[in-house]
Amino acid sequence: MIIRIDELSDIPIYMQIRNQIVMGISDGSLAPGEQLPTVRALALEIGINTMTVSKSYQLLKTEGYIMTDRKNGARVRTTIEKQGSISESNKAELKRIVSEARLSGVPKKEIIGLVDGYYGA
Amino acid sequence: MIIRIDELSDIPIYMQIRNQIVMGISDGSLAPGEQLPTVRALALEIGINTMTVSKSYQLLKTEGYIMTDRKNGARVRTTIEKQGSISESNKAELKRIVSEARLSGVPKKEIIGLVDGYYGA
DNA sequence: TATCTGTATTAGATAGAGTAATACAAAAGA
DNA sequence: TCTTTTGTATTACTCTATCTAATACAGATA
Repeated sequence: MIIRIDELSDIPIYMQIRNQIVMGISDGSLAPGEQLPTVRALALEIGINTMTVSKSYQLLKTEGYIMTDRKNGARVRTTIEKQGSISESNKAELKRIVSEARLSGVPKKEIIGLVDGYYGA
Repeated sequence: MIIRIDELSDIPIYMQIRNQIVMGISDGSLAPGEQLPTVRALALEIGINTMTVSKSYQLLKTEGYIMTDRKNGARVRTTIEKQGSISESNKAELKRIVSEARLSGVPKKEIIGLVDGYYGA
């Protein structure tokens, strides 16, 4: 899986990495149990510091998306805990996005179409 | 319209103000042409610096949501330019949110239901 | 033994956010 | 004319988050 960093984005690098891995797990680019690149390999590939990647992995570990240990490196968890609900902050973000889209004249159907595509089958 | 600031949020105050005004315009809490509180009044009410509110208004003005002048203060624009499309950053955010919701076991219908509610009639 | 893994530590640089104290131009009202 | 109110500009300062850098460590592997 290829991680791409947007230097101009105001989203922190460690967060961009985290987000892309989460989305990769969701859309199947990263299979359950699949091994992630080592912190050093990914840091070298992207051209950033090792600790920045480590921070991403720690976050993903805390959130229950991956497992890390000194033996196997980092891997996607085979079973991810399902909260069953959307976080309040994500609801607020969703509302903001929908509001902006609506004011921009984007039809409701178009937004729902995007959600449908991102969610998948 | 009441602006509420979450001190614990990692979203900057000026951005929280901006977001709530945008959402207020979208859901009708703020009518076209309606006058917004003055920067000093809002700053006093929230308990923050005047320039922070001014920064929010400048951003909203740049984005075409409101108009400001020394005569009338700040007002919601009567006609907001419609881009007709969703920004790339909002698409990325939407994908992240949908991915997280999906991995949390949230049904697609539930997300669409939220979008439907936020968008309104 | 040498090499790989994630991680901890300490330090420093940089940028963004927010505050504070003033000040200004323009318009409105007394 | 004088005062008030409007948004805004300026300058300086503090605080925090992010990222980098250079090491080092424990544990596992070949």
